[in-house]
Amino acid sequence: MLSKTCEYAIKATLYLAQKAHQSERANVKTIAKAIDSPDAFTAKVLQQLVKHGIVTSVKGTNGGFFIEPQTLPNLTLLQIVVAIEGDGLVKDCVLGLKNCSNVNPCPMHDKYAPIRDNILNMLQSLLVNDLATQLEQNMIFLKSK
Amino acid sequence: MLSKTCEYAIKATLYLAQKAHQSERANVKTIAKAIDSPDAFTAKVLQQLVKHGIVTSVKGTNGGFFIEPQTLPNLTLLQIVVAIEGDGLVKDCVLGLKNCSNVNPCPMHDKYAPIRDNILNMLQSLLVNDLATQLEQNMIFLKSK
DNA sequence: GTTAATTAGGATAAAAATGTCTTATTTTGT
DNA sequence: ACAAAATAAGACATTTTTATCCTAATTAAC
Repeated sequence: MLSKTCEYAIKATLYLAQKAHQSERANVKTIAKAIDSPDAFTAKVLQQLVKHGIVTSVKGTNGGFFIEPQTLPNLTLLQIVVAIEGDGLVKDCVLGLKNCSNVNPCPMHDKYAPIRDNILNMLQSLLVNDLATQLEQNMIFLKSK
Repeated sequence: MLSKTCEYAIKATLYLAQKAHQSERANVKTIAKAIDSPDAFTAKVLQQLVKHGIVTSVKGTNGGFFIEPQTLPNLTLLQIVVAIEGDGLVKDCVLGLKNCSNVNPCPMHDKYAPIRDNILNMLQSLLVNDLATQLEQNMIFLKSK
């Protein structure tokens, strides 16, 4: 469903959103530990998030990553997913047909199209900021115990 | 969403289901052309379908693949998907948490769990036999024009 | 029987995804 | 200034997925 890269991107962003509520930043090692991901690979994922303007980085001692206060309020999971793997998940035919549509449907189109819409809706409606709050309240979790 | 292997497996099975309506079989080359997939790789996918009892093969001149009349009526897309890639798509946490559940949810669980159920439902409800009929009526298609 | 057509299976190859390591650059703290 | 801590970037390595090729085995047609 989602690539590992995308899983890490979402988790890292949510972790940083939590930190943002306390106006804190975090470095790669801390993030990787918090989301149970490999350090070096997580660093690469964070680089991608920086390039897409989802997180910001600071070099040097006490450096790290953080989310700008102005980006946080409207940041959705959809923006993260699209930044990492494009919009294929919410647009492409589930059987890979180039021209699949209502008038030219693949065998799964009729039943899958609404599900794809649900996925888009879910990703649009999941606000990073809200999820960060739920994380703080231990209502949701970023890794297995 | 689905692997290429799984896409080919579904399309090949549907093509053979269509053939089954005429009590015909088809060889790799014919199938690959019909579903717009690479010959050699399609052969491997068909081998997997044979091993899982979804299709049957006949060697030698005029050999090929076909679906047994007794398997066709109740064959669903779910059986094909599970045979090829296991039940991860309809069971696993979308963020890869080992113990994600209602009491221990990942950040996407609440909104994703129903979608995952919808996917399971869709796959269970899509009968290969029905789709074959729709293919014959040109209501649905296995490849782009 | 011999030949041709076909699947089975194994080896190999190429591409993509995942992951690691090393060096350069930047920044802070001393 | 210097050392330490951190990200950036590129090279490299591993694993998985996707794809190809070759040989063996089997079957039908002649």
